Amino acid sequence: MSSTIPHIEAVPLAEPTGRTSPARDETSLHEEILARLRDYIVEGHVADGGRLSERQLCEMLGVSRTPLREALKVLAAEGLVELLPNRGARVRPLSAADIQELFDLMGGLEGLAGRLACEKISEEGIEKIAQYHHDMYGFYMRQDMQGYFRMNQLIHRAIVDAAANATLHATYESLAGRIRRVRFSANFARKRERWSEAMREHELILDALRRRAGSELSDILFQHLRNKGAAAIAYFGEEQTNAAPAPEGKPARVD
Amino acid sequence: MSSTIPHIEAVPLAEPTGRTSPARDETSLHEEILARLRDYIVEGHVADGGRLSERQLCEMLGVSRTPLREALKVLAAEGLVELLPNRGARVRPLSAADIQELFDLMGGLEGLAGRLACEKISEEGIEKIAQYHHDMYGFYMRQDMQGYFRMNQLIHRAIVDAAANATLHATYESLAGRIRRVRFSANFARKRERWSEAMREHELILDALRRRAGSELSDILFQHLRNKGAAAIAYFGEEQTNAAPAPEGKPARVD
DNA sequence: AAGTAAAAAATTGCATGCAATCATGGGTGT
DNA sequence: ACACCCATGATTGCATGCAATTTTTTACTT
Repeated sequence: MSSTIPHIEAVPLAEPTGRTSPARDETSLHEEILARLRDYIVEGHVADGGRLSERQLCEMLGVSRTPLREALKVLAAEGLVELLPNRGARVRPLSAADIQELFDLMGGLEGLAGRLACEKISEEGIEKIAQYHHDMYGFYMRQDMQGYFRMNQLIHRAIVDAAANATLHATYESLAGRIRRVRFSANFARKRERWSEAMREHELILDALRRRAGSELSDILFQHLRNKGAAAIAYFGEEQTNAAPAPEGKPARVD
Repeated sequence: MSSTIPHIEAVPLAEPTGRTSPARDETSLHEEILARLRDYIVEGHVADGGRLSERQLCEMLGVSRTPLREALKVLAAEGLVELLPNRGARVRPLSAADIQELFDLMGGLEGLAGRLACEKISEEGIEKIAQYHHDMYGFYMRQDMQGYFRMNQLIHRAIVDAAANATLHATYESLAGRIRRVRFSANFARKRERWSEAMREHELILDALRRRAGSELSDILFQHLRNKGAAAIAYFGEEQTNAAPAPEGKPARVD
């Protein structure tokens, strides 16, 4: 039962003795632990509500308990981890309601990003997104979900980047990580109609962006995320009931 | 020069020996340290960029360095504190650009809150906000800024609460704390016209809420926050240049 | 006297230690 | 057999210790 942490190799972050290596240290040890732990959790290597033993994680990362615990507190504050008093850390389980909240919030943030992007983006920026959109449409026509998802993500990130607001960006990324932990196999295989609907929404997004209609784009993006969330929740419900013991496949994400 | 931490008394959080007090402990020590440190910083007791010495804070809170450092890392992740490698913690300074970003983001979140509130708020909830609004108008007529600000805050919080989204609420509060640290004396004393403009905006807010016009309310709230931010930045600029050495008065907040 | 170099003091970063708490298993009683 | 209780081991929470810095002080040179 101690095999809950398979996927990450045990390369120590710090030299066996002394402090952080003097030469090759780009980022602080704290940042490094934080990043690796966050990845470890976001990648979904631990089940929902799964225990995060300090000793195990220490061995995995090759550090002592003090910096590890600091990282856990940060992740708990971020909402990825749950800290039970005297009973250790667990991966914070996400209920359907939590997921709905997260999608709504992401919708608000993307809506804001779209609004700001309309004010700030350059014509070249718009053309780049138009190019992504065009490529995405190609994947859609060829029914290539992998490619579609990749371009889709590029578009959404480009909009958030174009908002040119670092605080928004950081908040967005944090929430995205929390959601990403739940892999929705709700790809479009079974929901062909949602796929075409999403594609139509993206037409509206590009159109509003081209017209720099911020308020309108904000509405569209919010609704787009909400629909995405609804599809995710629908699948999530199915998955919960079907309850495949270890859904370890490589499921795509919703939209 | 060691008198940078005046305003908080040195009541230890933990008993001199052993762990947390067994009887009266409601929240964990970590939460307690976090809350007190956050307050300490948000209340503005330390200057922008001011040093946060571990030893001083330990004495102030009556805990050892380990839990204190955990709290500092969390606050750093929240953006309230800046951690310089080997050089300790400082209060993260806010540039005018940072403030603008924060207000834009708050605008996005309040806009989202308004949109969600339109879907979820009860008629009684609307009437309560209408009551606040009415009271606020009274204070406005009597030129009572204190009272006006109080009601104003109640309204904004009520909208966020009505959105009934805990994740949104937490994100909002965190950002609000970061902004609150900067006390804008930009009360309406010198900007009478902004005051009346803000009052008009609030009329629109209440009206849109009553009609449950979510998208419209979202726009209005975003613009309201943006105007608020512009006023704050305008004052912030003045203050920066005037540079009163220790603006220790009890300035009100903008809008 | 101003600037620089070296030494001393203070501070940070992490590992370890110890008490308190939680988890587990075996035994007893009904 | 089932429930309850206590002993044992594992784990968490915090304090402390020590090496690697940084900062301050002191001494010295030009």
